[in-house]
Amino acid sequence: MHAAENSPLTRKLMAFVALSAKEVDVLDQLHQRRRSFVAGRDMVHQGQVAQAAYILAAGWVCSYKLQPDGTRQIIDFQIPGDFLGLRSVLLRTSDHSFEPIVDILAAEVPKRDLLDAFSQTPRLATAVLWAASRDEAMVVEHLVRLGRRDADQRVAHFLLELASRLALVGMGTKAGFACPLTQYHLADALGLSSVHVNRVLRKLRQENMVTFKNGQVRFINIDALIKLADFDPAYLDQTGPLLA
Amino acid sequence: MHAAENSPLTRKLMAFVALSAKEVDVLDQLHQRRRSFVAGRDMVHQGQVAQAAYILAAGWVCSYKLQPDGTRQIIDFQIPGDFLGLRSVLLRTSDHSFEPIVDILAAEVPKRDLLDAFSQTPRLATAVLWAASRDEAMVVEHLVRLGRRDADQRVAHFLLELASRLALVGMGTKAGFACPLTQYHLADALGLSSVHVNRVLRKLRQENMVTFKNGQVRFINIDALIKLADFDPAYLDQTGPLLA
DNA sequence: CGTTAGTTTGATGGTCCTCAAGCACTGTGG
DNA sequence: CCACAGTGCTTGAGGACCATCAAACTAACG
Repeated sequence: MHAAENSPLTRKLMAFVALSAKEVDVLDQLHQRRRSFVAGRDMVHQGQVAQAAYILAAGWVCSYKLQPDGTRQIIDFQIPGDFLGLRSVLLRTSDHSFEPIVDILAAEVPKRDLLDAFSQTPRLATAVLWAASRDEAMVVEHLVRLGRRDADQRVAHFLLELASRLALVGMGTKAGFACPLTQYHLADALGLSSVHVNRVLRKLRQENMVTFKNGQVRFINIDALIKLADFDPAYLDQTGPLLA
Repeated sequence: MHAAENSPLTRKLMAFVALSAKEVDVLDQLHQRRRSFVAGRDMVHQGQVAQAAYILAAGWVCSYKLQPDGTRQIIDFQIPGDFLGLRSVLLRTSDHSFEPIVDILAAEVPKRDLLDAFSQTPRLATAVLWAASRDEAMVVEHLVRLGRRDADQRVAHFLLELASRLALVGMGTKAGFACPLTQYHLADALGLSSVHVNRVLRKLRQENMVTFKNGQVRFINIDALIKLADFDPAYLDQTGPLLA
């Protein structure tokens, strides 16, 4: 019936609460204003004031902070079904930038529309706040990853997190997923040099755990990878063991 | 007139918006249920469901996550005027633990009281959300600190952030501040070994930048420290240059 | 006055960075 | 059809940074 019933955001939220037909409709309404952005050109700059959020419909985005010395730290990646700039709408100006990794498609959601939707259907508000809270838990886990894990574990843990997130929107399985990231992206996210990321990937490949090639991540021995990374998906708050 | 007019939280929020007498009163009401906790014993455990938040009145707390291998990563420190578990009340269960660093005094704020206060005075809600948003910006900056700075810069940047935060509640100046943290705390927060933290502190002392001794941080040459750390306090969203 | 928590220093080695160079693939223009 | 430039991947060599292990020292406290 609705094409948007299969929208990534709907899929994701449905994994958390069973939305009624009306709630799904309201969610569909939010997807009206389609916009596209080209890869590589920032959508939002550090310090910019935002009066709208976006729901990512297709493609990948990363949010990052630039350092005075020119290096950058990627805070998080957004995949289909994720919000962009939700916090800067609900709260205040964003202090980091958003860059599309590939050409993307996103629905622009004006602040007012979002708040209207929330007041119409409180359960939807709860679901969206759940998603925001989950995003924050991911940032915290990322912080732990940088502070307390070595390079092998960081890469392994990161790939497993991505797989879990993608599984939730039907874009990944325990066998693998399509991944448009370069090794530079991994390096900037994981606090490593791209040279070292390359070596880690080689090692994981040689040990028959996972391959990262031609935009495709394939898990060969996911249990070994989970063990190596000490990966516990509890923080993702996904009820079903999506990769099991 | 009110003792609580000088409460750290009130001071902090007043730096963001000028609260009316009525709003300050409502804020005071939230400070009713005083509770104390002893140093070292967790207030909240990972995964615990919280039906109340706390406003820290005196003392320091840290929030952390334990790893399966026994190491821990400190996510953030809370100082007087900070909320504890605000998100787990507004959203869902907390996925990290809170440990008082010294004996502390905190006001318990039941979920209902908080929401009532918000509906009575929307400006107060805005102010509290500002504080929550600022906390999140600090976590993001912490992530950048771990991902893209070396040990010297991490320590320097961390001490400068603390000084700025403390200045906002009248507990620090550009000359220094009282600091109950051990070098182990710094190590667990900054992703370093305590041995190396010690060496970094020695270096910063020998270079006449800052001393960390007997629970007291003293800035000798704060400009050199700021330069070393590339410290830009914009993310703290404090209008006045509090350390200038 | 022994115990404990925290600090300090030395020695050694592993992890990961930096510099450097080469390779593979893709798209572009002559 | 072929240079070519651009982007991303790959590998080697050398060294900086920081962890780990070990031990001594200080201060506080019962």
